[in-house]
Amino acid sequence: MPELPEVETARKVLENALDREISAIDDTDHWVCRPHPPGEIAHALVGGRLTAAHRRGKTMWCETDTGHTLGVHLGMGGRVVVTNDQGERVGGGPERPDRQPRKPEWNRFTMVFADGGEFRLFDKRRLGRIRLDPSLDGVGPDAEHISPTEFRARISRTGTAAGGAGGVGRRSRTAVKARLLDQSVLAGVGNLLADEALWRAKINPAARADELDRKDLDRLYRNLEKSLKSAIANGGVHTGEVIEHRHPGGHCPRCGAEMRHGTVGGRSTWWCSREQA
DNA sequence: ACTCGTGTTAGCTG
DNA sequence: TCAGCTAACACGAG
Repeated sequence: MPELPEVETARKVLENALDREISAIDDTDHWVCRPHPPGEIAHALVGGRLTAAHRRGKTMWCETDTGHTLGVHLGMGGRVVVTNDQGERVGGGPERPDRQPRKPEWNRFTMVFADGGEFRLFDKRRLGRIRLDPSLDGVGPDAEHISPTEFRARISRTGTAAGGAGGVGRRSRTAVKARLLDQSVLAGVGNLLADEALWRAKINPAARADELDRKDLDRLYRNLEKSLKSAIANGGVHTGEVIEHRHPGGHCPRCGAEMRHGTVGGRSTWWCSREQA
């Protein structure tokens, strides 16, 4: 589930874990906690406190008073749960009835607080990640806060060795959707959000990034921001206007033409056969 | 039984 | 050296 809007929700949940003494940590899931051997994260953080919860794109990290930071990534389906001293969930609103149950065996990381509450990462597929002192070098500017000028530059131009991810190098011949999905170009856009923004902007996902003109790029920017705001306000990217039509036999909710399906940038992609031809 | 997937990344290729 | 693609990761859902 998680793209930028869902991760922002998770970050707010994580704020309920701040300023509480850490009394124990279960970091024994070697896959989710890689490359740290079991006990390493616990050794670094037990006795300290989390002091702030940050997010850039889909990457979250907590500051602590131990000299370390704690990186939290939800992967494809991770969920953050924080409980109070009564064991009750805090933050994140009421449980959604349609949501999958959180089986205990999907709990991949547990931080126990001295007050009896916990912070846990649930992730059935184990594609999420908990990491000590993560580097943010490969993470581009947050999609929600990037300026239109920087957006145009980074989508249509590659980076250089010195410049990092994008915006200052050669024209990028790759598909515009692949640029949107590249977290070093722009952080936070996932597969569904990319399809939604491109559909709203009426741009073919496979169009070469460097062949979009300024008008196209500005329209894409505006529609990406609208898609993001709408997803944050409505509770997730799955609430996008075109998302429910991403299936065989689906039709464009604007013009009624058939939706087409293919692979762009290595990901399953749906677009309107008429408006995004 | 078999394929796919709302994400990331190591490793390969040109 | 670097942009860009693919497989791998793990496991439930269709």
